[in-house]
Amino acid sequence: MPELPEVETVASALNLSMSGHCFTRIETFIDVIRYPLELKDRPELLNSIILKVRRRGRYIIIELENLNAIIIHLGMSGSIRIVEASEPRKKHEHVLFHLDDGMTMRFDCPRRFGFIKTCRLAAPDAEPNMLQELGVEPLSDDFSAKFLKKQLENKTGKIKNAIMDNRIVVGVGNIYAAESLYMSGIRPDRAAGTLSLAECRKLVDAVKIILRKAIEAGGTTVSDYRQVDGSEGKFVRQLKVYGKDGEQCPECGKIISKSVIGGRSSFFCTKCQK
DNA sequence: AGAGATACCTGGGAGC
DNA sequence: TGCTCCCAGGTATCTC
Repeated sequence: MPELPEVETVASALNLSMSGHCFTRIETFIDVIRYPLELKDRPELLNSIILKVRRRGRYIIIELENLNAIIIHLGMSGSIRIVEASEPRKKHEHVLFHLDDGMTMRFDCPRRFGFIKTCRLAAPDAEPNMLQELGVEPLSDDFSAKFLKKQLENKTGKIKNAIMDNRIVVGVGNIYAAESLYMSGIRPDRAAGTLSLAECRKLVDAVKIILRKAIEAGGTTVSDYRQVDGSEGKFVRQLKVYGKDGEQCPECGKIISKSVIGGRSSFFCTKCQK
């Protein structure tokens, strides 16, 4: 399932293969994914050079020279492939973006949790309006212990929900939240406001370490996620607690617990995490 | 206002 | 084997 490392992997691969090219035709095979697709009769999206493909949070931004942008979210099961136009369309490839070099960028989304939107950019490299509410990038210096402590002040909600809240910090999903909290020794159900500055530092460091490792491994393939070349992400082998309920904690041997927090399964060690 | 619950969707796995 | 049921996930929207 695509979290930040997966989206990073996909966006940089798309940037490499599509920059300098342009879309010549967009074919849609469905009208609504999560939201209605707004890609029909949009000549402004065609024949304008693709300046770059970048990532913000879990959003992929395809920036065109004419300052139009296509924003793609992979949802939980979305993937993007670049293949020759002649290749037969797969069942869930809902949108085909034809490129001027005979290739197609294909948006595959079996569970239809993903979406594609378009917008105008105020300037090259500008933040799209719809993404301005997003929090800081976890791998940037903006995501610091001091920053996190400030954000968590007086919060009574659970810390796991807080670090998955993309208005605070983007790109930390259920898997990496579980792993980061385990690494930093903090229970996912702790009230966010009770974390000390030292604990915030441990958590911030853990998030950065986990995300960097996951990017190196090409993401985490639990079920659907694939890299642009179709291969699996290898971070799944490094998971310590996610999906490991009933197994022993790799540190202390205690059985890993599972509970539902914020409507999502959460995994933690009651001995190592306080 | 802040926090929690829920809808959205479908493939895959578990259980019978 | 084949059926049904439940679960996974991020985001928007609703309710309390």
